[in-house]
Amino acid sequence: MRIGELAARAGTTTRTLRYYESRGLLPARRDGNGHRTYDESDLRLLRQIRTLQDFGFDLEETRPFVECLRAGHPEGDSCPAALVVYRRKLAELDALIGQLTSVRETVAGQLARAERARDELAVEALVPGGPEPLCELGGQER
Amino acid sequence: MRIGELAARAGTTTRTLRYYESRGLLPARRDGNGHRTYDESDLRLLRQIRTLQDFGFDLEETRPFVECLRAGHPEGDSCPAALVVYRRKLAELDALIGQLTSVRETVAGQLARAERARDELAVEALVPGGPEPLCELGGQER
DNA sequence: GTACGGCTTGACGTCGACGTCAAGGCAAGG
DNA sequence: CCTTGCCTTGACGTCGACGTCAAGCCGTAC
Repeated sequence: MRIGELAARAGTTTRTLRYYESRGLLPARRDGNGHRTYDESDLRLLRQIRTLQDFGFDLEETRPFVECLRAGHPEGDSCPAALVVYRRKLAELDALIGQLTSVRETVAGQLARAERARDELAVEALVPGGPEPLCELGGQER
Repeated sequence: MRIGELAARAGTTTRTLRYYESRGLLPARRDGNGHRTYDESDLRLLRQIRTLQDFGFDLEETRPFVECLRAGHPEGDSCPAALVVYRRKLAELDALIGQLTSVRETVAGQLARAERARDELAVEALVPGGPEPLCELGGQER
């Protein structure tokens, strides 16, 4: 199979495959015309890469999985180096989720506070002789 | 105050301040020498920008907050446009946290499965006449 | 013959928020 | 006078994973 077909079957692009090859991740054989040639096992390697990429793994982090598959293992994650990557990524995810959750709470709190302040201003605006609004504080959306 | 002092007081760099100015976010007056000049209110604007940046807001997303402060509001988030950004960011955070959590669970499951498989292989390796390991499956860390 | 689709390599563009380097001005201190 | 330090503008570099364009080859279909 040539590069276009492999790309289509993996749901990616030829540019991506050439990029992987340039990084030494997915080398290709060549036919008489100099065209890249792939087989079904390359498709499996590529699918492994793509899956990990979708999970947010860096390209370099997929290398142990690919090498594991290429070494003959039916699963890319059965080698120690892949397990190490799994564990590290798990820790990164936990840290990131924790940070994002913390930020989420902070932003939610700020939003609530700002909305309260806005509502109080709106009430004051109803009081005759109250302070003038400093800018347009009417519309909510858009 | 000049650019170096402002940067130091905000815990950032002069390059960052020039960048913000180039984006029209934090314009500066000039003194007789052509040097940028800032005052305390600029420090407040800058702190608002930096806080939001630390929360993961894009630079452009901080603009409504800065304009709100510059319009005379004591809080940068009291204007509708800022509230809109807050709500949008909250939704983004929720979506992202959800995705990451889902990925986290998937990766954790894969790791557990791979570790089980490795342990089973290790057990088989103890059986005399068992299959040869396909690669080095001994060390766990490093 | 020629148009077309697929392939090749090479190389520049993208995005965001700056980092880093170069060349030069201006004031204070020794 | 010279160094030091802070400032100026301009411009190129960074990072990751490709996108996009250019020029050209090859085989097949019309």
